[in-house]
Amino acid sequence: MRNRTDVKSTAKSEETRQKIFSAALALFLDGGFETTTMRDIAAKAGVATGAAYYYFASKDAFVLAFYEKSALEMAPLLEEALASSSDLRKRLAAILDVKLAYFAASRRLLKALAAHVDPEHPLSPFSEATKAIRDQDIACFALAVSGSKTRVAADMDSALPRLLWMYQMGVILYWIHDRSADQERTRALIDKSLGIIVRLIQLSSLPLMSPVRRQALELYRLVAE
Amino acid sequence: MRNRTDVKSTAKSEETRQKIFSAALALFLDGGFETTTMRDIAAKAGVATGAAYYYFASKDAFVLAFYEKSALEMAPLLEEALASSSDLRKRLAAILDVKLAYFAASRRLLKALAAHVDPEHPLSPFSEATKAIRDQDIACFALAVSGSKTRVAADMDSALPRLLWMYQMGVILYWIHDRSADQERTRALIDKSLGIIVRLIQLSSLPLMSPVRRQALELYRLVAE
DNA sequence: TTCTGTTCTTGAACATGTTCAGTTTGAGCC
DNA sequence: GGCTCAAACTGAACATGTTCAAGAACAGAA
Repeated sequence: MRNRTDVKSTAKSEETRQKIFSAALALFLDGGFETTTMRDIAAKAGVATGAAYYYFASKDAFVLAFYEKSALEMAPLLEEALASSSDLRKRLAAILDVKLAYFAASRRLLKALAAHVDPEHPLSPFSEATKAIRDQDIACFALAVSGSKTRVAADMDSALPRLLWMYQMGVILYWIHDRSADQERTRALIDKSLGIIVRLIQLSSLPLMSPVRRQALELYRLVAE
Repeated sequence: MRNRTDVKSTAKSEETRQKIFSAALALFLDGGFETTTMRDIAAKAGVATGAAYYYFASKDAFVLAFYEKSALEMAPLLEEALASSSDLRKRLAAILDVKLAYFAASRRLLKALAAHVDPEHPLSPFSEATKAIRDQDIACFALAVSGSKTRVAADMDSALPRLLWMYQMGVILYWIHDRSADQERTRALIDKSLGIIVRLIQLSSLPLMSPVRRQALELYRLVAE
């Protein structure tokens, strides 16, 4: 565990770390994650191979650091996006807009993150390592719901944000592999799916639907542990 | 492309191939995919490292071969399972039973297969390399539906089998990572989810539901390409 | 300034997937 | 038997993620 992310380091040290991180990102974005070598990164940063490992525990750690930086930088943008409307559909669309716009330049790198489903793998969106970001992200969806004028049944409160987060993951996954020009298919997917989802949420909150809802929630709880 | 799977080879050659394949499987099942070395495999099979590559294009190819063998061996079991009842729920449960029973001994190895979502990765269940198996598997679900007494709307015919296949993939993924004793949670998941799914299928075929169905199908077609 | 301990940095070494130029084997033919 | 050629096999070499023992740089104490 030699990752120095947590260490209060000198300005000089921080500078070196940045130099290595930037070199890594530049190479990843240019040539992809797989084809970029740790030796390449070190060379581009002007340090020895070992130096990269002094600051980043592994090659994967670069992607994790990128993910963390992204979450940090997107937080204010998301807050802003949620200020625009109280319509649930628009609020959800705004979140997705921010994410896709932010990641537009780094779709290739994101592939390295979204390639794993195994919760044991650090780079999985379901892993322990990404839990903090995930929780923060889920909180954002909770805000999207609670700040909207759409009323949601009380028993859905805890489940809905996580379900929406999973929906978002699906959209992003689709987007990453979307080969259509300008990712217009993803745009269409969002358009269609958001309508269905918002309608479902509204329907599910009718008193009439209470037994159905309970069943669905039981299933959800089983899966969500 | 040196994989010899397709070559009509001599008995001696086939024997060597088997020896290597068995060694690989034994080591994978015993120590896991990641920790097993190509050198280990070759050593256990009593050949040089290069020989393994003469018969299998890569380490991943072993898993692919295992997957193919599984599909082949399960085909008659699945056919048998589908002969037992005309109740859709029971038919689907029977398919899942066969799969989980068959894979019970090799859950660890299956992880290597189910770890990837990237359709570009050969080991992904969505890849080109696994297309044949996938199609065969989807056909099995088509049979499960068509041979049941449950009537399905005509416009769902092409989509439903693939949707059920995806459902199955979800169940298997859950099962692989299920840490509960004897995987009883997966059992509960199947129990609950099958009920919901069959009900959904029945509901969706009511004439009343036709507009909802059309919407859902539009979304499906967009995603399924 | 000199000493001391910590932080940084280096580059060689290691493990492992993969490649490949070569050697051995064996079947078919004379 | 001796020859030929393709199939089967070998093991050294390579690329790359990672480790680590050793040294350099530096901050603070004396």
